[in-house]
Amino acid sequence: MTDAGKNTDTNAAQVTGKPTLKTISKLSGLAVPTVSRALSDAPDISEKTKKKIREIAAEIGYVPNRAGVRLRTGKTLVISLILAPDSELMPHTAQLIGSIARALRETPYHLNVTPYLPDDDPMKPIRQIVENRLADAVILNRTQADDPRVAYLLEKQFPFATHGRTNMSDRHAYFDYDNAAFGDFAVRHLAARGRKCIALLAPKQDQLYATHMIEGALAAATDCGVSLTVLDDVDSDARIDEIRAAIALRVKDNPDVDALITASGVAAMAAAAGAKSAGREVDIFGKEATSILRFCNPNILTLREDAARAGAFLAEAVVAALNDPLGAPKQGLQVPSEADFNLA
Amino acid sequence: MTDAGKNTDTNAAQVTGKPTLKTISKLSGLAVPTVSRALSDAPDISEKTKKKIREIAAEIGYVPNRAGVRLRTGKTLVISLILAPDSELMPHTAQLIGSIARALRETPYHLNVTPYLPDDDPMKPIRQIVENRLADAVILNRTQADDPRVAYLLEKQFPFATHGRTNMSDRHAYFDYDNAAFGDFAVRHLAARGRKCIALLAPKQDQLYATHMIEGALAAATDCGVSLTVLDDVDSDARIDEIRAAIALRVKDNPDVDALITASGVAAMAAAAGAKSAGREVDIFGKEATSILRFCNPNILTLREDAARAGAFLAEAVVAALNDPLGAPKQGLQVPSEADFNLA
DNA sequence: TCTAAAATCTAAAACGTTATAGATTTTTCT
DNA sequence: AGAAAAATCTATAACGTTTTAGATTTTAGA
Repeated sequence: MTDAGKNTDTNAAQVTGKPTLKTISKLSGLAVPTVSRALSDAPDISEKTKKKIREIAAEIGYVPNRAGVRLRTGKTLVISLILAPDSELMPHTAQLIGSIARALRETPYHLNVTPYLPDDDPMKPIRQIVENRLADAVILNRTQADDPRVAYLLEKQFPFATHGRTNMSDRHAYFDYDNAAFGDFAVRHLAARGRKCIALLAPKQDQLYATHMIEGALAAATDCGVSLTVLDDVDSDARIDEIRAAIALRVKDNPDVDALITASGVAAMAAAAGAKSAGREVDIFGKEATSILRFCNPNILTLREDAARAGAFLAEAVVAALNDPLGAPKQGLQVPSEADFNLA
Repeated sequence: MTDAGKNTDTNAAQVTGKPTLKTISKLSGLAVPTVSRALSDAPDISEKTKKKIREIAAEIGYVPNRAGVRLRTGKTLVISLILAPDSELMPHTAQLIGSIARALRETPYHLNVTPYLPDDDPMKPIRQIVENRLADAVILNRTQADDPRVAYLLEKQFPFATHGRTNMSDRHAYFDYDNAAFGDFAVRHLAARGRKCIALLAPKQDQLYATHMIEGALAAATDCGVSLTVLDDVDSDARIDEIRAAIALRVKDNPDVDALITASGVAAMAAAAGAKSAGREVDIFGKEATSILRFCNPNILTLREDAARAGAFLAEAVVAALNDPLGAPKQGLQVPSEADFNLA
């Protein structure tokens, strides 16, 4: 084997600084492109060479320079999570962040969090990312049925995944909680506890998750022979005190109501306080990300929504979309299980 | 002015794709480096030229390609927030994330969140970032008095800022809550309510924030003529149920205790539940990031800790450190005010 | 054994930016 | 007016990577 040492004069000379392809090139006596192609497992490099180069790379701890890759390929190796404005739902969001970043550890991608102000145009960060190529893909956090961001991303053919379904769900990757199953579960459980007149708290805005929840709850109510009222004029994004006041009013208006179902832990807290301030004794059934709320108000029945699972799934889905842009988008649903249930 | 049109043949031809320095060069008839230097306000470019180039840049919406900058300068334009393992303190963390990212909007930097698993070596993400230059600076979230990460960053001379002081605080940028003032405030308020025997819940580990809290509380207790016991054997990072059980025990052991001070909202919840389960009626004074905890347990006295302010400060501090590596590190303290106080 | 094909490698160029040194023009001074 | 100094601009190179086309070597075919 006399193919070594014909590159530069001072062969395998100074190996200072961060190792690059050039470093490996000198060390191996092979040209830089050869090294590059070997490391990316190209078909026109012999197995012997590949092995040798991989060994050297491992030994000197070579890691590709992201700027170089990015400049050449246009890929940023960044996935951006677009955050809805701060809210009391943040524990949920925090779980999401952690689990996405964790899942991306196994991939070449990094997580980049892009929040936007409540008074900002929700489209702004998205447009910035797409136009200036700040990321290779995005993950949207709280999508609406008819989300303009989703429409934009679909039009631009920019890879993305959403947390929550939309009207365009068949065309994009998503992970969603099975709110129909949640509604079903909650109603059946409350009925089994002897409740007869259940109210369901739905947001004023036309949200898909609410539609699903109502769907499941209604079917179960019919099946169990209990009554179900949908209270659909409470702004669930309002401050917690306002939600409480609104609920106190609704409960007063509906004297027969003996149980309340809410979609979020915050709403559940507000509902409990609202019912109490109305002097009524009703069961509350809510959904929560952490167990704090239930800890501080043990009278609330809860199903735990595992945001960590959502994050892991979304990370995988978005990476899959990047690896195979033409493949079918990954779609997942978290079905509530008995194990997630916290008995009052 | 005949200095235009002497560059390439088809002057100002196709302006397709993302605009680059080359685009502006063609449009202006000036060389690429001239354009670059003009935009960075170099002294050897005439005002007239600068104006012209700036106008063209604005018109075609030029934004520098990050990969190019990064490759050339070695700057990543990324600031990384290292996240402590998920915990029930996450609402606080979430506020931090949002406010940092928001503050960085005004700068060329972007926020990048790097969490690490509970079973991970806390040094790992830091080392990765420093060695592979994944960011230009980092922000550490929950520093300990003798934090090895801080020591490492100081040694490597890598720019950073911390949320919480350390033993090396004089040498780095930080933002901290004034826990001495918090201890003082809490004791005085409880004393004014007629409490005589106050217990302070401190973590088992040697944490600076606890030291400060105890300091402030002790001085105030002496001043007010009330007694203060430090319960320093509760693991404040434990699960909330364990904290509750531990507190129930401590309260039983100290029958005179009529008030409890805790550092976090979670601990306050646990303390309230623990005291209740011990059949005791004590005032609880805690600190919290959101208002949820106090909402669901109105019997807890709280001071609001504004993580948003911390985030904004840390972002500024770290950018200042990047702009002037030799300048004095920015250091800030949030002093609790009456406005942050939630009356029970 | 000679040629064609296959296998394996390399040279050159490019992505967009900025630092360095040098070139050109304009101004200033005597 | 001529030379020196200052002001303003440009050419070249480099950061680290990958793609393209072409060069070289090896193998296969007859």
